[in-house]
Amino acid sequence: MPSVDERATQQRLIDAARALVEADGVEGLSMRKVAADVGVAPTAIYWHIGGREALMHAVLDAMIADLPSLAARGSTPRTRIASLAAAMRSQVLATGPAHQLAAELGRGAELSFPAQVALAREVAAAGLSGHAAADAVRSVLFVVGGFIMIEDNYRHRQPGSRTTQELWQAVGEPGIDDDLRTTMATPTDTNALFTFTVERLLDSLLD
Amino acid sequence: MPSVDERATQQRLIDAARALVEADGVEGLSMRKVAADVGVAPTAIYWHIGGREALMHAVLDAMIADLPSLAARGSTPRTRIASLAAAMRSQVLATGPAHQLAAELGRGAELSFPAQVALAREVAAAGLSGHAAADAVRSVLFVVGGFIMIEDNYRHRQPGSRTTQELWQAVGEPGIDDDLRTTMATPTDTNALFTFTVERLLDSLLD
DNA sequence: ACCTGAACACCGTTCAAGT
DNA sequence: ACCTGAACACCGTTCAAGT
Repeated sequence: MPSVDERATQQRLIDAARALVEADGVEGLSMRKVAADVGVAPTAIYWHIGGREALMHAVLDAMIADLPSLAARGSTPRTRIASLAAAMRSQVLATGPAHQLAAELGRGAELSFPAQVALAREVAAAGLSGHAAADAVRSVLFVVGGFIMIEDNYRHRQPGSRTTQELWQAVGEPGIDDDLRTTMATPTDTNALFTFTVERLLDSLLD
Repeated sequence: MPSVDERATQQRLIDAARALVEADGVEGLSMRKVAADVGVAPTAIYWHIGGREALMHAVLDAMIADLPSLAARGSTPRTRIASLAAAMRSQVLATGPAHQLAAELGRGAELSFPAQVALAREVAAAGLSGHAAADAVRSVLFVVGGFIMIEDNYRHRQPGSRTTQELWQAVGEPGIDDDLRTTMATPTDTNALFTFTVERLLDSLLD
C-alpha cells in the first residue's frame, strides 16, 4: 500500500507550499520551509514531487482547480463584454497568488483562456466575425490584462517612492493648463479608470 | 584626496553591477559577483554604496541618466499621441533592464513621467481639458504601459508552456464560428495589435 | 519505497579587525 | 578612510546511505 501514504505526504507538501505562496507570495516559498512545516527533511520533497519548479507547478494546479468560473452578465453583447472585463479583474484581485505563480511559470495563457473563449462568444454575438472579431477579442484581453498588471505594480510599490501625483505637483509645464495639472496631481481612482477605459475601447470596437 | 579614489571605486562597483543587470536581468545581480568583477571583497560594497537595494538604486540612477528622451512626431494632436505611444513602447523594448529595475524598486512613475507630461500636452492640444483630459491621459498611459507588460510577460514564458494559440486549436465551442476560431489559433502580431488598440482607444477619446 | 544526513555551491549581511 | 576575513543565517540541489 505505498500509493496511499505516498499521496498523503505529497498532498501535505503541496498544501504547505500553497499556504506559503498564499501568505507571502512566490518569493515566500522555500523548500526548507515547506519541509519544516510538514516535519520532513528538505530532500524528501525531491523524492515526492521534484525540485522547486515542479512544486510550484503542483501548487498552481491545485489553485486552478479551485478557481471560480466567471460568467457574463447583462442583456446586450456590449454590457456582457464589459461585465466579463470586470469579472476578469475581480478574479485576479481575489486570486493574486495563482496569477503570480502562473506568470512566473509561463502559464498565464491557461488562466486567461476561459475568459478569452467567453469574450470571443460575446464579440461574435455583437456581430463581428473573422479577423475583426479576433482583433477585438485580443484588444480587450490586452487592455484588461495590462490594466491589471499596472495596478498590481502600483500596489506593490515601495513606501517612500515617488508617485505620479507627487511628480505632477512639482511640474510647471507650458501647454498644460492649471486645471489639468491639478487633476493629474490627484490620486487616480483605478476602479473608475478601468471602467472608463474599457467603455471607450468598446465605443470604437463595437461601432 | 579620499574623494577621488572613493568615487573611482564606487563608480567601478556601479558599472560592474549595471553590466550584470544588463546581461542577466535583476536576478543576475549578486553582491559577490559584483565584488569579484571589481576585484574587491563583497563587504567593500557595503562601505561604498550600501546593501543590495542601494546598489540597485545607484544602477537605476545611472541608467536613467542615459535614457533617450522621447519626442512626439506628426502634425495633428492625434498622430502625435499615437507617435508618443509607439515611442514609449520602443523605449521600453530598447531599455528593458532599466524598466525591470524601476518596477522592482517601485520607481516606475519616475520613468513614465516625461511621457506622461508629453501626453498631457498633446491631449490639451486636442481640445480636452480638466477631468476629461486627465482621464484620457491616464487611459492611454495604462493601455500603453499594460500592453508592454503583457508583451514582456509573453516573451519570457517558459519553453514548453501552452500558448493561447495552441489552446484555441483544441477548442470546439458553440457560438464561435470556424473563421474566428482558426484566427485565434494563429500567432498574434503584437506590433499590429498595439497600433490597432491605441487607434481604437483614440477613436473614442478624441471624438 | 521512502526518507535522512552530509555535502556542495551559492546567497545577503554584520562586525570586529587590520592598515 | 578604506578594506578584509570570519561568521551567521539563509538558499536549492545531489547523492550515498539507511530502513
